[in-house]
Amino acid sequence: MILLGADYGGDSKTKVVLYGRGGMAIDSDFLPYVYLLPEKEITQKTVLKIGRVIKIEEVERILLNKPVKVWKVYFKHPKDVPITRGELREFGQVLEADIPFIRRYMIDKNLKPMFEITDKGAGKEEEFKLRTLAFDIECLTEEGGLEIGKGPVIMVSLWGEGLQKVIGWGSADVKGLTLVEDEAALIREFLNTVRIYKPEVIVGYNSDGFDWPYLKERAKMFKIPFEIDKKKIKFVKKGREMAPKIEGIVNVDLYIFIRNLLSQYMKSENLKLNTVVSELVGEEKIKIGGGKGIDDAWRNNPQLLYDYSLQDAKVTYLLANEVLPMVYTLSKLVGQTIFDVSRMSPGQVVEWLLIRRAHERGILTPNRPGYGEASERRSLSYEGAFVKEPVKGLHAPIALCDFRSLYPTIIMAHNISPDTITTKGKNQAPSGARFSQDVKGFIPETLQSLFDERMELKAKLKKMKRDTQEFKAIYTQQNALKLVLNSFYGYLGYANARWYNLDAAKAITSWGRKYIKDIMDIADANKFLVVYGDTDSVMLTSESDDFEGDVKKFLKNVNTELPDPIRLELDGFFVRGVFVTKKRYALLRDDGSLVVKGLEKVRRDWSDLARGAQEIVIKLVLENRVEEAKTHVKSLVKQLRAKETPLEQLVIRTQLTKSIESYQQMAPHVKVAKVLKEAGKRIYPGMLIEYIVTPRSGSISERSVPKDLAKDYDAEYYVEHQLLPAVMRVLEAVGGKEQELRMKQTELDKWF
DNA sequence: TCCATCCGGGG
DNA sequence: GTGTACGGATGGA
Repeated sequence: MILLGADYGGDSKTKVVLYGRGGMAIDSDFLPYVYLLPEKEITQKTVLKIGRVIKIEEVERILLNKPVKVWKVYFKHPKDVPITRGELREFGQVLEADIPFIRRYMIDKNLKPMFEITDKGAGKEEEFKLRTLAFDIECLTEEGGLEIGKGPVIMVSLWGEGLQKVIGWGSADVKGLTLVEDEAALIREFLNTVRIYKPEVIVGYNSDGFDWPYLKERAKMFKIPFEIDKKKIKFVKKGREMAPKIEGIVNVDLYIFIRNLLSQYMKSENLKLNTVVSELVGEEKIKIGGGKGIDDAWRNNPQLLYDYSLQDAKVTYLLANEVLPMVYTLSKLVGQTIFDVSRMSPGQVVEWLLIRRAHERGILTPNRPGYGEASERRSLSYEGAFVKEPVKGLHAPIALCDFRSLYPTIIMAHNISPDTITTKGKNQAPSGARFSQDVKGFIPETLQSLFDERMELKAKLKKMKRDTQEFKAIYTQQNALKLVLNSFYGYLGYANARWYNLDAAKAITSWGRKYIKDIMDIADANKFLVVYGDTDSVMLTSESDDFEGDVKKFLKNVNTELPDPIRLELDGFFVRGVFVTKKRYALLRDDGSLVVKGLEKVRRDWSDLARGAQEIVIKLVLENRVEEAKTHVKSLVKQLRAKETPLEQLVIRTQLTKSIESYQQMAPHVKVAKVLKEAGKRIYPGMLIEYIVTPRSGSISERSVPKDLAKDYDAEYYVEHQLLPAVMRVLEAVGGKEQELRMKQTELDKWF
C-alpha cells in the first residue's frame, strides 16, 4: 500500500487508520508515550502508581547536547496523556507530551506519504499521479453576504479526469446541467458524486474556509448526514481555522497552501483565484461581476452561471496540477501527512522536519512554549538586517548582486545552533555570542544535509533536458528544499518554536550585517556607487564603460575572501531604477518588465483613484517621464477640487465584522452602517460597507456617507489622505514636492 | 505613540 | 485532537 493519509479513532484503545493507494490498514498496537526526566529519589514504582500508566522503560537520549537517562512512560490511549501530564510533572520534567498521536506514529514507524508501507517503515517511493477532484460551489449572497450558510447553494461544479459536472436546481434549460429538484437534492448529489468518483485527493480554493463549512451548514439545515461513504466529514481545528477531514480522501485547500508557503515566491499582488491562476497556470477566469452578478445570472442567465461555475472548478483543477507536486514533495521531506503539511506555515514545516530528525538521532524534542513564554518572546525584539538608506532618485544602469542563501550559509559557516552555544573560542558573532566549532550542531547539521542535497539536485538539473517529467520533479524537489532552507533562520526567532533561540537568531543577523556592510565597503573602494542594499543584496551603479565587466571582476574578488559556503552572486542588470526610501523602489529591465517593491497598495480600503494614480506614476517615472507624471497628478488634484472625479472612484470599502452595538470605537464604516440601519436597511456582520467621505464638519467618521447616498465628496480628504500619500512615495524620490502637487487654492490658477 | 480593529480568501 | 497558531496596516484617542 502506498501511504496517503492517516487518522486515528477508537475510544478505549488506540486505533491508527492508514489509507492510500491499495486500500486501508489498521494498527491497534502502537502505544502512546511521553518521556519523563525523573528527579533523583523517584522510583518507577511510584510513577506506575498513577492510573493509566501501563509501563515504563529506561532509555538513553540526548537533552540539548548532553546524554541523559530518561523514562519512556507508556499509556493505553492518547487521551491519557493530557489527563496524566500534570501529575507526571510532579516527578520531573515531562517531554514530548505535546506531539499529536498520528504525527508521533508517522515518525516512530518511519512512514512517509507517497512511499510504500513496509515493516521497516517507508519502502519504495512511488511516482504516480493521484486521482484528483476539484470542486467549487456557488450560492446566493444578496441576503446574507458571504456569511457561511446564509443564502442557498445553487450550483456545485466538479472537475476531474473523466468528470466534468455541474449540479444545479431552479434553473432549467442549460445544456449539460445535472438538474435536481432543490437545494437538498443538490447537496446529496454532490456527496454522492464524490463517493462514486472515489478521488484520492479533493481540492478547492479557500474550501476550508468557505465551500466545506458552507455545505456543512446547509446540510445541517436539511438534516442531510454530512458524510461520504458513511464517513463523517470532521472539522478539525488548525489554530484559528478549521480544516475538514474525510477519512480515506486527502483534502487540500490550495489557497491555504499558497498563502502559507508559496506566496512569498510569487508576483501576484493578491491571492484571489483569478490572480493566482493567471500567474501559475496562465488561464483567465470568466468574469461575472461580483456577488450581485451571481444572483442576477441565476435568475436571468443560467447558462452564464453554468459556464462560470464549471470554469472555476476547471481552473482549480489546473491549479492543483501545478501546485500539488510541491505539496507532495514537501510532505515527503517533512514526513507528515499531505493533509497536515499542506496546511503548515514555514515555521511548522521546519519544526516537524526537525522533530523527525531529532527522533532519528535520539535527541529529545523541546516542549512548545506556553502562552506566557511565547508572548514574552514576542515582546523581545532584536536588531535585524542592515538596510542602507538609498541614494534617492533615478539611477542607470543598475547591477543587483546578492548572497546565495545568506542566512542558511551563515548558520553553516559559523555552526550556529542552540546546542553549540559556548563561552569560549574564536567563533564569535558581532552580537557577542560564541559557538563551538568542535561538533556540528543539530541545526547546522540538518541544514547542511538539505543544502548538499539541493546542490546535487541543481547539478543534476544542469545536465538534464528541460520540459521532461523528470526535470519537473527534480526542479520541484530543489524548490521545496530552498523553501525549507530559507525558513530556518526565521524559525530560530519564531516565538512559538520549540528550538527557539534568541542568541542564535541575533548572531545570524549580526553576521549578516557584517557581511553586507563589508561588501558595500569593498564596492565603494572599487569605484562603484552603492545605490541601495537590503539584508543580502546590493545594487550598484557606475559610469564605467565596461560596467558589466567590472561587476563580474568585483564578484570574483570578494568571493575568494568569504568563508565557505557564503557566496555573493549576480542577480542581474537593470536599465534604470527609481529609489524612494528603504524597501521602496522600482526597477526596469531591458525587456520592459518592472520589479516594484513596497509601493503597491492593494487593500480594498484604498479608493480606485489612489490605486490607479500610483500605477501610472510608477510607469512614467521609470520611463524618465517625471514631468508628465507630475502633470498627471496635478490634473487629478484639479479634477478632485473641481468636483469632477466620478464618485465610483472614491468609494472606500470596509467590512463590518460584528454587530454595530459591539463596537467600542466609532470607525467610519461603523458610523455608515448605523446610518444605513436607521434608513431601514438590513445590516449584518460580514457585510461590506461602501462609503464616501463628504465635506461638512467633524471627524472622518461623522463625514462618511453610504456610497449610494453621497452626492458630494470632500476633495481635500481625497487629495490629502488618498491621492497624495499614494503617489508621493514615488514622486518625492525624483524631486516632486508635496506642496507643489497639492496646489493650494491660491496657486491653482497659476497652474491651470 | 498606543490601542482597537481590519485585512486576507470565498459568493 | 498527546498543540491553540499571523502579521501588517490604519484610524482614533
